[in-house]
Amino acid sequence: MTDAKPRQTKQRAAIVDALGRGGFRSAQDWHDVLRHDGAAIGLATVYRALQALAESGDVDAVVTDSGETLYRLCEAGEVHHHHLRCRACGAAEDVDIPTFEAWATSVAAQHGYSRIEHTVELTGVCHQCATEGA
Amino acid sequence: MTDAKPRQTKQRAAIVDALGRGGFRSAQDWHDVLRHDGAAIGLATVYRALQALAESGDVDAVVTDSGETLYRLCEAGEVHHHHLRCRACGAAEDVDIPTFEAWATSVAAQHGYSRIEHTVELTGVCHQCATEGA
DNA sequence: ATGTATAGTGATAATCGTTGTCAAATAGAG
DNA sequence: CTCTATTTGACAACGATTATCACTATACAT
Repeated sequence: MTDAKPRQTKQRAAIVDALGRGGFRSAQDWHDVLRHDGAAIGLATVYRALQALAESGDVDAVVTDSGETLYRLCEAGEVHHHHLRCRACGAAEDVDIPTFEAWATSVAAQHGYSRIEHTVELTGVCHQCATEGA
Repeated sequence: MTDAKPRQTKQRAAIVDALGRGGFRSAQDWHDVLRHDGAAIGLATVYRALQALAESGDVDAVVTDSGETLYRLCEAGEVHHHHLRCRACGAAEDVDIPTFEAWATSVAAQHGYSRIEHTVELTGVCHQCATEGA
């Protein structure tokens, strides 16, 4: 189990840098952002980096109803939490659910399940988008 | 808003019938099930029917991490609830989270969000699968 | 600093789930 | 039964993601 640590490359740095501006975006959107910033970077590289970062816990990844995966930088060392995302503008707030983790584990145990994982996604329309239209 | 009601066809009936045996499965899996049952039905039809049923609330649809959509028959008139699914065998239990709905609404309100929707998915490994392997 | 093994990159092809297309089949009204 | 709008189904098209593979650049030893 000698999982090699990733090398430090210009591309990785550029990606993390772009991620720094926040927000949930798809891999392809981040790629566009990087290109606009003048970075010469391949789409495949963005996918790979984002995946690696998600795996190492440095970014949050959520799957939308349409099957797209959205990524967002996750502050290092943060405790597990969930997101409240605006369906209109994509803004996202962090929220945490005090008793949820414990509840999930206990309910799962009652059903004989182990190795529990959970996904909690809240979406809505933020105040600004709500007052603007639709 | 004259949403035409769907016609009653053999295919729809066969699909609902197959759904009747329970379990979360992808559209393609349901299609396989139907073919094994001897039904001559097209894949596109299964997709369409499943989508329509999901929209009308007759089936639950969840999107997996890999972007696949899984469908399961949802008892009519049931109150909103969530699922605990086995990652190994696909079995699913219904669970409900007493205070979650209220909590979600209040947290969202605190952030100024409206028209809240939420997704809660619990996955684990059921007792049987846990003792058998992996 | 220089060489070298190796991991990273990126253009492109391949994959996979899903949706669109359109001629043929069929449910349901009259 | 007849007619017409829906539905069907084989297949093409699509979009997001992943695999391929020759090429490049990093990290480390010399």
